[in-house]
Amino acid sequence: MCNRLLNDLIDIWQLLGHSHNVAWLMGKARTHNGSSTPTIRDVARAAELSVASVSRVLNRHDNVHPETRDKVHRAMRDLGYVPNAAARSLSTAKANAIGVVLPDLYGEYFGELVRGIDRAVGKHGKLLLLSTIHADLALAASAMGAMRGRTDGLIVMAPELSRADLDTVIPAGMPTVLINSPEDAAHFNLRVDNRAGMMLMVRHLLARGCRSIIHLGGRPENLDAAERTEGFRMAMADLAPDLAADVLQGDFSEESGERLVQQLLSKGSRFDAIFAANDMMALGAIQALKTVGISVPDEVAVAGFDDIPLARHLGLTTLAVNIAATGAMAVERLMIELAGEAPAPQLVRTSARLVVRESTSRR
Amino acid sequence: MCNRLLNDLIDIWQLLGHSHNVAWLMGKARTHNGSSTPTIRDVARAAELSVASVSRVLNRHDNVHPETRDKVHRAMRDLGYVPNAAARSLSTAKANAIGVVLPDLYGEYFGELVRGIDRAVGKHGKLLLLSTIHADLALAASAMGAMRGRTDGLIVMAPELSRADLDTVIPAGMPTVLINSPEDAAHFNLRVDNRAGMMLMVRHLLARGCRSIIHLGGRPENLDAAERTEGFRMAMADLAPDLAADVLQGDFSEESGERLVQQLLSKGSRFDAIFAANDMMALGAIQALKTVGISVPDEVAVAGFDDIPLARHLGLTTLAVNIAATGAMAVERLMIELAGEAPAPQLVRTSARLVVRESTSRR
DNA sequence: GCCTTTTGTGTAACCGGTTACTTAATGACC
DNA sequence: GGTCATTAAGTAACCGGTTACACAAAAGGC
Repeated sequence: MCNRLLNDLIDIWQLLGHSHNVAWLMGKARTHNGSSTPTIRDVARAAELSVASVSRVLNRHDNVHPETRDKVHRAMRDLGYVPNAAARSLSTAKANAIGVVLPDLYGEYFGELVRGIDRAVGKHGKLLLLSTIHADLALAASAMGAMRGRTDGLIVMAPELSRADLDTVIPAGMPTVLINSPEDAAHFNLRVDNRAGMMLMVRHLLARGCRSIIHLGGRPENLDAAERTEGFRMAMADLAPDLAADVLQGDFSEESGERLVQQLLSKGSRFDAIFAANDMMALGAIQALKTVGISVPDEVAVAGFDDIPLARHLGLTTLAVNIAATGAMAVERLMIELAGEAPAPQLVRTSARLVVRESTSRR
Repeated sequence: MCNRLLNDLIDIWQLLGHSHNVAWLMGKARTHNGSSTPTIRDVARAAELSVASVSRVLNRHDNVHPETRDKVHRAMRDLGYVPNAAARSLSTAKANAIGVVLPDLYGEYFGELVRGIDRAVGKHGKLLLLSTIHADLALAASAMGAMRGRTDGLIVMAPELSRADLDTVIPAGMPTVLINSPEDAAHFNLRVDNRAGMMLMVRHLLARGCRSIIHLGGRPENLDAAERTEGFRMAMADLAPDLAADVLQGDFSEESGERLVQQLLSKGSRFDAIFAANDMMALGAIQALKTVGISVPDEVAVAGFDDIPLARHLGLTTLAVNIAATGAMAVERLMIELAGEAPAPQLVRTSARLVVRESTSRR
């Protein structure tokens, strides 16, 4: 009846050309009938209470009469009311979600990291906003900008951005934790201790008797790739200064590992170990060796970096990073910052553990 | 100067005890100075324009004078302005993000699905809100409720929820696409054609000469697991009615596959093929067989389902589902629904492709 | 019984954008 | 020169919550 009245009024005004009033009234009419999703005001009306009381029930304030609480609950159930998160975020300036920005990662790394972050975020009762960036600065900026208002904090993994770019791209005042990104005085940064890891593996390969080790590196723009290559050179210089430290450049993809080894073989190079900068390239290398009938590990030892799930199944010797745990750790640190207890930002290195499997076992 | 005035006023009012006015004024003062993140009104003030003009520039309307546009851009840059997504969502009723709700999946399935969805969502310039559920109905409801106002649509994968529960849990009026979930008249549903897949594999195993095939099933509450087990029984009844169709129940985990085969072996059962309901269990089975020195495929053929990346590396015969593509397809369908062109909801079955590898190659 | 707390509820001003409608200014045309 | 169309910019009312403050009623203290 109320709506009928309103609609008549709308018709009249429409005839008179008062389109502004019409739009306004139609908005009112809409919230009155059930066609649109109900708002807190609809609940208040149904429960014959004010919006303040409904809001207090929603937020579990304790100064609400039990009877009132029941009335509100009944009204919410009847209307199928679900609060609007955008409105809530706007008025409280809290989004109850955290944003994750990372590159479209190779292989299983992506899934493992997202899984680790997601679990930790869920444990804190928050949602996860995911955005992948593709090495484009402008896109990275817009991705992080899009998080403004929807997230309370950010976890950023940008191994291919420069330190300066990172600074311009992270919105000012947004609590942010970095993973495997350039060092930055303003933010906590979680990095793998690549150099120490490389040292461990080189020592292992030398101990196993390898004399000509070839390192398959990632693209030098990638921070971890660069550190690993440098770590390889340092380790070789330290532990076996008389041996050559050969480095070839790939791009972390399985295909590049396979291609590089094929090239080596076709050139007739001699080598007894391949140490790739990540597991995917190591798997590619094994593939190439197997194809031409070279035995791993008897003729050539192969090692990787990361310890993705595949590595265990394929018996690949590698450096274990525990990717999921890294993600979870970043979340925990971010939560601390959000709680206001902000210890000085710092660079934390997580150590890589040497995992010896068949691909480098002694003959 | 303006702020100085305001602050004096605040002091006076504070003395007088008008705390309400003080709070209000302090809010005003805050937006005037640079301590807080700038709003559109700050930009308007800096550019000496109205908020409407700033908004028009932001949204690339064409009825803005070029000079005005420049002034706004300059002011935004100077202030480091980033629009607040919550406010924008609230007033436009568009969130420019889509929500994904899925269980904490086994193995690589999770990562692949998220990757596929994320890529497709990014292609449409939207963000991805991720929430994992853990078979708890109330939590599932709250997870989906939390999406209200933050997302324009939902992609839900709930293979362990009943049809009725699903209906109560999906917020009314929210465009939703289902993946591997119970059938539901109201929503588009993307499912794997499990039965046809099982038929393909059983035919392959029989053709290879297997005579006693054992199926390792998942938990029957899981929709796909149930269909696969049923499909196995049907295929066996169809293609080899004289042979036994043995079924053991696992839970999709690698460990359960290993355990089931160990039990079989310790009981002294005879069999020449293991057909697991997913790849992870198949890998567990291979592990168990290898440990006791049974050759795969010479003595026992092993097959799985899903074709996770691991399967290719380990030479596991399986049924390829293309998980990432499924996720992308769900996104595309959701986009169509969001564009308003809403074809009738329907159940679409994606077929599984038989991929024969070493684990079932002829001896 | 009167005054002071306590408790519960309502009112209305925010949060930071968008946009319908209005108005001012400029140009076009007779 | 006056009228009408066009363009550019401004005003203010929304979106749907939260919450400070006001206020009424009930409870407690003397």
